[in-house]
Amino acid sequence: MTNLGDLEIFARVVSSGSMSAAGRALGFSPAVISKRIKRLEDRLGTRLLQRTTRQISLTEAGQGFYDRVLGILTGIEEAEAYASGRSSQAQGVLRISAPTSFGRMHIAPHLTGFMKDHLDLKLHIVLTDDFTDIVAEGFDMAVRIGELTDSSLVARKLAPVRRLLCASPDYIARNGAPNEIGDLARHFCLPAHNNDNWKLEGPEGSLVWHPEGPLVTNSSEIVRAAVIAGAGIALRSTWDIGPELRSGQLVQVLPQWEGSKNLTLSAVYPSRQFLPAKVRLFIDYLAALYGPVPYWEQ
Amino acid sequence: MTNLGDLEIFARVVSSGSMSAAGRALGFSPAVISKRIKRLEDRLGTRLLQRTTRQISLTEAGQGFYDRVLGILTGIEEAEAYASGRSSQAQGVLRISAPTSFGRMHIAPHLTGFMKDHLDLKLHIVLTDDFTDIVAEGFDMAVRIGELTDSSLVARKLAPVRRLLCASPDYIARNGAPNEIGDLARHFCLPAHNNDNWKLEGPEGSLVWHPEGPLVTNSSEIVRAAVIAGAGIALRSTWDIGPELRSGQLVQVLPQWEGSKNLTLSAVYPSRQFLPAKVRLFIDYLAALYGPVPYWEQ
DNA sequence: TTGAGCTTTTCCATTTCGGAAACAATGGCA
DNA sequence: TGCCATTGTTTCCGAAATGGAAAAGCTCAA
Repeated sequence: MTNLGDLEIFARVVSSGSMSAAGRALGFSPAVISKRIKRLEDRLGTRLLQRTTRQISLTEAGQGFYDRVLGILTGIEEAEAYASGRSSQAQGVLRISAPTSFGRMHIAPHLTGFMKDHLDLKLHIVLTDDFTDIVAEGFDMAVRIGELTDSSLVARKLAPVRRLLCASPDYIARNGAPNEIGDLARHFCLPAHNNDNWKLEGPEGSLVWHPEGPLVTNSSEIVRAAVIAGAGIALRSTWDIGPELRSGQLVQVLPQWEGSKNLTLSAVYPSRQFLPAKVRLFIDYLAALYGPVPYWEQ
Repeated sequence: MTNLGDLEIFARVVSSGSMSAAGRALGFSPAVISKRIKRLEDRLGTRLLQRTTRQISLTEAGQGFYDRVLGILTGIEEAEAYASGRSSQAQGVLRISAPTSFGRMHIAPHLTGFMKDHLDLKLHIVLTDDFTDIVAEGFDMAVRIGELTDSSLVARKLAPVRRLLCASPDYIARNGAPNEIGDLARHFCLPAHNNDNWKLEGPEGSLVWHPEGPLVTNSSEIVRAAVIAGAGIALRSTWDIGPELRSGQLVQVLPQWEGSKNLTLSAVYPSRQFLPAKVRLFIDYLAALYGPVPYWEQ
């Protein structure tokens, strides 16, 4: 019969990329790790890890097995938390992946509020703009901005995402404001990294504009700084430049045009029959925080 | 760290209702079962089973834990089957719950066709008209006829369900055929057990008729036999009386009226990230068998 | 009241498990 | 190119766990 420890060890070996490292993390000698991986492979009749003495890689069977094992382990964690009566109470470690800018501006400031209600919970937050495979990377959930797709994940909408064209008053004073969409051709535009093309919706329907400008970067933080500094016109989300619009550091241009509306801010997590309390609570917290009309829209 | 054997033992104790029985089933002495249940409870800090020396019942925590453990165990089974390369091949035991009549008429005859393609698979089929909790009862899937509801289960539609009013020619000869819906009041009607009221849809909209007749039973098999024997008018599904309609043993009455159409034949299974191959294959088999227009409708 | 059948405890034999050490293999670095 | 630190594997041994038999305590039904 399968030993659960073998699965934990296997998962740790994969996530740490080495048997020795897994052994150190779990408090076992390398010998034990090696033996139990071998035993697991023998029982399954398959090689899970392709190993040289210096590095380890997953076989195809190993990859699929690993994805499943992660689900099983968190399932067990959740079942034990439930039975231990800590079901409605968050406990353990909550691993979250979130976009860098949004995470810094609209998650980080609210974390303390969540943590003080859940003292037994540790948060691991990774900010990245890569669309990581949350199940393979071992995340409990991710906050994402994008179109809702993704097969095996459940998405819960947190807020709509509005994107506006904007520039600094300074820039407008120097270059004038565009009156119609074609005027953009005579302006400095600041494309952001993963949407080189601007999908815009206006009174006359939708349109794709290819922005051209002096600055190309993969960092939306740099675009943000550049537009505030008066470098040109950018298409920015309201959550990103809401305060600047209110304070007058930025003004909207071509207000009849907005970014295409099929973007949403959502929380995604692996589909599971029983969602761990920590995940449910955190998503509820975010949803309540942003509400139907997020504070950055008001 | 949790021992997987403890979970298997716990699940078996619950499903068999006794520690001794679980021990016999798993090949352990009663002493071992007792010790490991105790260990599990100690680790969780909760009592899972309320026990007297003669019988065992689940505590609330135990019930929730049991539901989760079942998911975990089948998850492990699936993960191992995947890694063993038997992923696309059905293997193990497939436990199915199905309605009695439908199961006898439209599942049982086709089982051999499925089994000969999957020699490593054993089938456990339980026919019952109770809406059992498939996850708690340890079923992999169920075939159901009804309105699509149910929260945590995934339903896949297999076929629409049409229900017609019918009677034997013999009965019609003796009693005449009803011409309009109100005529039913002067006829013998045969209600079936779980739909005492007939929800009908006709040209003038829908209607609920309360059938009155000399025979009341909870067995749809008896209703079926009765209507064929000429005891009255019944509302039967086409999958039930299709052959009799074709052979002339039964004729449709009030053809402008049919049973309400929001009934479907569907396969339901617990929502899981990785569906076991055996379940997927069997559902595919049934779906292909019945097709968009089931053979009993043709 | 009795007895069958259940759970639990105790003690013992057996198996399994983990670690240290020795060994083999690889890749980085001088 | 050659050295060496690091890594995975194997072997052997002590320690811990597991499973079983027997006995005890209990409950329900006849």
